[in-house]
Amino acid sequence: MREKETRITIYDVAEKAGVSKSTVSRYLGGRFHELSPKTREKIKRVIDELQYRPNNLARGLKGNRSYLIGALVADITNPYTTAILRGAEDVCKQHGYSLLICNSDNHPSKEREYISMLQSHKIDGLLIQTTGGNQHFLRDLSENGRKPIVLVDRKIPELPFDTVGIDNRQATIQAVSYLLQQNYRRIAFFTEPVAGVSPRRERFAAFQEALRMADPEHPSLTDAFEVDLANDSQLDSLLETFLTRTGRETKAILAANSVVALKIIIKLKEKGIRIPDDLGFLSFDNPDWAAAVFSGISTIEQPTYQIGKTVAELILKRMSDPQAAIQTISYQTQLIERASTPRV
Amino acid sequence: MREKETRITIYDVAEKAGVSKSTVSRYLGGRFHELSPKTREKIKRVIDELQYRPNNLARGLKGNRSYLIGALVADITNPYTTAILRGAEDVCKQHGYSLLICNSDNHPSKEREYISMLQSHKIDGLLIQTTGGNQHFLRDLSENGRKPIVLVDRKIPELPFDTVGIDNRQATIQAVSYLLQQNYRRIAFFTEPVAGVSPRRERFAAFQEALRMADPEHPSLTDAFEVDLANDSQLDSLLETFLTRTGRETKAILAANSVVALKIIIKLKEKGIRIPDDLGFLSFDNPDWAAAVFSGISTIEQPTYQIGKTVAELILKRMSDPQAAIQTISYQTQLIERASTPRV
DNA sequence: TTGTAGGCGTTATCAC
DNA sequence: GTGATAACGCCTACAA
Repeated sequence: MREKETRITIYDVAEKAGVSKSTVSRYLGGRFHELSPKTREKIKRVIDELQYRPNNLARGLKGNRSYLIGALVADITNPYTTAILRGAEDVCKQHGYSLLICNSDNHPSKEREYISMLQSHKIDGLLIQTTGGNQHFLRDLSENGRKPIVLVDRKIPELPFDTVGIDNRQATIQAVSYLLQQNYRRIAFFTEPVAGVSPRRERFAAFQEALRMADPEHPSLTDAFEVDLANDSQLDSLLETFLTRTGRETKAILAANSVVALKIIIKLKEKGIRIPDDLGFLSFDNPDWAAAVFSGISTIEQPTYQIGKTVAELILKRMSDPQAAIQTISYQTQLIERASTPRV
Repeated sequence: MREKETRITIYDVAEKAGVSKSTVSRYLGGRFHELSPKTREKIKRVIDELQYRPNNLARGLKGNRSYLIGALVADITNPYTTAILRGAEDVCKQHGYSLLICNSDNHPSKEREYISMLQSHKIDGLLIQTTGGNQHFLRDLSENGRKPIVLVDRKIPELPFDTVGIDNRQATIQAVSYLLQQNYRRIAFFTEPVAGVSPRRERFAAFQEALRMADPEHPSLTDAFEVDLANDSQLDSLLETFLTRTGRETKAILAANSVVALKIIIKLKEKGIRIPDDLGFLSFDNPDWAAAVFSGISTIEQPTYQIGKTVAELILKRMSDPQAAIQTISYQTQLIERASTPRV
């Protein structure tokens, strides 16, 4: 017994305005110079009255475009990620696009499922922080689907895609040099499992490189740890290892991202270890809690919002010019000094 | 000189499998019992070979559905929000839906623009944490568009929509009672501007109600403050007001959400005010930094992930049964005691 | 069990 | 400047 559904179509507008669908379509397409002022005015009025909204599905079917941009990220719950999405969204909105956001959860299989789903939706472009496990599918989407793909944060050199992120090597070297310069003798690097994730790999390698630059046999060359964040006791024992191993030497921890940093900090609190009295601390990313923990945690800030904007801009640009040269944009990071890394 | 685009359609599958489009369509629709095992097998093979993905736009155009669910939130950058989205996404994915996420930024005008955009995309349902300023448009979307709308977090009693959130009155009363019981004489309540936002309004009112329950003339009845987070000096002076006004009485702050809480905490750090030595502290939400600040901040936890799941489930349910009775689901909160609220 | 013939709401290509 | 008409890819009667 449900009422009839009222869908207003271009036809309704045409009829009420006393013109043909084509004419209305011209209006919708913004081709005003092809219309007489009179009809243009009339159509405008009718659209308002009827509250008509063009159907994107129909538009997309015809033009093979959806006005949708996919955003496939590892974890929407990570503040780093949301800042990027915010930037991307603002740009997209300005250009009439919406964002289809999906979480791969760092699982290649989930990522693959979503790629497939996004393909079904005929997304016009894809922003992806990839697990690295679906190169074949991405290549296919790009080549056969002819959809612009832009990688954020994580690179895949073999793939011919625009990429936006930071210079992880440089940022890490800057971080380590800074800690060294602040006179910390031992430095531990904590990261999530490096696996195939490029920023992690690059930061890990650069950590050792920076140490070697200072001293080819630097004792902390063995102080790089990969932690599984789901495994609480592992982090505990790794931390313990570092602390006992280094005895009374001056020491600091460099966390590869803010999630790792927070886990470690909570553990330190539990253990009664104080920052910076007992231990220096520096973290990648610049989460908003950094100023609130201990007397402030020093961080390496990425221009996340800007990164998101740039990604979206690259997608849009490549949509209009598929042949444009492929580029990798690396933003500079900024070291924000707070109380966690005093000179010792 | 671009290569021809390869779009694989149902027609290609049909041809290669030696059957008609309808037959393939039946396969896609999962109506296997209408197919002979042989053709079924053949179609399956061809689909795999061709890597065929049905076009959602075409599907949607015919069936007037998009397999898209809109999520219109105030701020995707807020951890409370992302936890909810995460829950909603997981449910949606399971049922073949994707999430179109948009930020209203708490601006009714932006919200309206997005509602319109989402309508164009023919979303099959809407999850909304509303600014409260677009009742007319929402009603229209619901009535004429016949799309299920579920409100999260923020209620609008006048609108006939399912709603999911917490019992703000009860949670606030519990919070205040707890602080009173811990022997704090003065309690300040800090919230973002109440305006038309229901949880803020409810918490604000319940704060005073709880105080009155304890003492009809409780001195803190005037200690409820609305702060504009963009205005740093305002927060500063409000804080100062409270601290001087209360002199040496025992006191605590109740923050209406984690964003306000963090701002206040950073201010306190700047001022050298310690928690809990100088001041007790309790916050709504349970951000992951709560355990890392001072010796831990007590919080009122909402089951955010569960809330998100429930919202999505309600949307799906109402899609299949539009006549189902409208319900409001209020989850219970949990008070998590940490070191910031000792008995004084 | 399978095939044929529309039609969903748009845009693009012709005419007029 | 405007109006028919044919797609776009899929689904759903209705036939066979």
